Amino acid sequence: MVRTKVEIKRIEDKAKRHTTFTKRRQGLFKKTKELVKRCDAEAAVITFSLAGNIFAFGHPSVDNVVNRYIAAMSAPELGEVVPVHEEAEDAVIGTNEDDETLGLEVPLDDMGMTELEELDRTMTEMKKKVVDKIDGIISCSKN
Amino acid sequence: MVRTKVEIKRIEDKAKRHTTFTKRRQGLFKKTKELVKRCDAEAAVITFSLAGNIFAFGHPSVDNVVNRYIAAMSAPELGEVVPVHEEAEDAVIGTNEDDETLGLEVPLDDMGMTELEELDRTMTEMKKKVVDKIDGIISCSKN
DNA sequence: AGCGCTATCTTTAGAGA
DNA sequence: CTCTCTAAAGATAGCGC
Repeated sequence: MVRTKVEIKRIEDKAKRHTTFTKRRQGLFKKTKELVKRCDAEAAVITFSLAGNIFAFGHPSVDNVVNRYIAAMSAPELGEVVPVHEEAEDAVIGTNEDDETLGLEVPLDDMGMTELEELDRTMTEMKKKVVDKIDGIISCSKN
Repeated sequence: MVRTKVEIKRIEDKAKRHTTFTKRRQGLFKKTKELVKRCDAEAAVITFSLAGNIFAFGHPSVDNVVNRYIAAMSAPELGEVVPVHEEAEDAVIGTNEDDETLGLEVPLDDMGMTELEELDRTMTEMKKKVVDKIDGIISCSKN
């Protein structure tokens, strides 16, 4: 957006699109860092380029935020349907933090890495189905 | 950052901090939308305010991006250690897309919502442990 | 709490190296 | 591909309402 007011629409030229993607991704990460620093919040940004490359940034870590998000999404038993809006309506999660990581003991140490990976894929698939079920309840803007 | 160049550090005043959080979160979501539109990419932003409120935005959906992220992170069997950097070095995931959602059939339909939720919590906990193991391999900037 | 304003800082498209 | 430069568009802190 400079010399001419750029339209916010898909860039057709592949090279240009990638250049813009790189620039804007860096800007997005910077903004996220500033938000985290100035507001003492937790945040994560995950991006996939069309080429399939993954870029992520998060504080305290991407995984931490993602896990917290998943926990919040998949915890309707807390008695609170969590609305997630792009425009950010107030979504109180109640006592979610306490519940996030119970001292659940699963026989994880008895498994090797191969089994872990297989289990992980199974979990990912199931998680997807669970999330799909919940998807109908919460409203989540796509654009 | 206006009249005087603002320092990017924690805002001590609670009300001010929340105001800034709201404004910058909106800006972050806008930037994400523009990135998605202009570069035809997939992206998700997840933020937690100090109060514990969750705000998320994603295209095609937050869950879609999160699941793809988890799949990429927990799929070292693809033979590629995926570096995730805040400064976004090229991280090729190989043929990841194909592997993302296999036609895995788990007995999910036989379960009720209560069981689903319990299973979900168990999965979340295990996922955390798996991710922690992988955490030592990949480098993921925290700030 | 939220919205409008706006001076001033930041981001970035486009071009060049 | 990566880097720099630059001017125009965009974001936003501090206000007032």
